[in-house]
Amino acid sequence: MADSSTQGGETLLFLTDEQLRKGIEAMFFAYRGFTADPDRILDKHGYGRAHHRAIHFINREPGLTVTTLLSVLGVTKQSLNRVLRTLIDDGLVESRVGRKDKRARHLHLTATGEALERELSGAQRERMRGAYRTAGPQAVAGFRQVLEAMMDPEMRRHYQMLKDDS
Amino acid sequence: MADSSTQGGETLLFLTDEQLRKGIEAMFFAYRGFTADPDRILDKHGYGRAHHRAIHFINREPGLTVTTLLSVLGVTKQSLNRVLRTLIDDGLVESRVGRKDKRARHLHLTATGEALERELSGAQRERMRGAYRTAGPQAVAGFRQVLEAMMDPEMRRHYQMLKDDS
DNA sequence: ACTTTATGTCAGTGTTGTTGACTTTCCAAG
DNA sequence: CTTGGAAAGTCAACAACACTGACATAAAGT
Repeated sequence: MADSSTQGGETLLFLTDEQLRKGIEAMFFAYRGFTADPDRILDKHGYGRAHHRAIHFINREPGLTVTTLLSVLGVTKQSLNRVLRTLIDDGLVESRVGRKDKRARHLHLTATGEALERELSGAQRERMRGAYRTAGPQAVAGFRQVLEAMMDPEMRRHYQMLKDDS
Repeated sequence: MADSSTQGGETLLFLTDEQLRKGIEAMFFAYRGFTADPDRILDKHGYGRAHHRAIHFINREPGLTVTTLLSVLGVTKQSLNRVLRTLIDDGLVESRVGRKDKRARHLHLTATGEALERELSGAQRERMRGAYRTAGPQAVAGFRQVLEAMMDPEMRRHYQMLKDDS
């Protein structure tokens, strides 16, 4: 199972248990770095990671409905509602009743919300940019390929839904 | 800032804000997949992600002290202690008083603890193996490079401390 | 009219993080 | 040898954020 046989001439050394464990720990440690900078900013403002996620996806797709956001975030509506409630009360997010379907609430960032979004994504992009620059374009391509393969199919759908701009 | 200039003949298109955002979301969605399988198993046993992390690192380095584990996990000792307490009480982890320094506790997995460790890491490796296989060895190398560059220096130290076996 | 969908709320619970206060143990300076 | 501080670990209380379950309201859809 953890052998290093070959197949079709291609070595499979990269599939050993040791290599996989190394990848697992890389995910763990890197994710901590990934969230560290936004966490500091959020803390200053009295918000948590859940607020960041909501803000991020509302910014990505302004006007999305609560249900859509729910399926992207993969949490319960009760959990999301708590977060959304504070963001709306604090004037960072606006909830507009749908014109065609009046049940639906379409979410938008206010100017204040957009400001926080920029602060958060700026910090996170800075970290990502450093990592990308260090690793180089080819490594980045591999990085994205492996992560995409790691996703659950439904999450991959949400991921691929983004325009790629490449 | 989001331009696509060139430098030394190498294109920097991969550093655009769009590309960075795509990377950020890849991390978010992939991490969910990464933890999904162990989470299901942990739930069956009545444990959480924190228990998994403790078990993982105790297995990686049997006999490590609480303080060492603390610095690897990056949480407070009080938080770790609660998790460790249940694992010890349930007979998955053994805490041995140090011989030279009697303040220190050295942590080991029991047979039961090792069984759960195998169950958890087996599931997680299976996911990782699938992703690795899909993406290929070159992508895996890039994946690891970018993640390593993304870590905080102290976390990178812990990461690199592992034998690589490549 | 009846059912389903979209949203929101209330109450209760569990995991995991935090701070603060405390005990035990070790070591080193007087 | 004692005393005082540092290190290791524990206990208690609290906060964030996830969960389930029950229920309410309004708007679509059939």
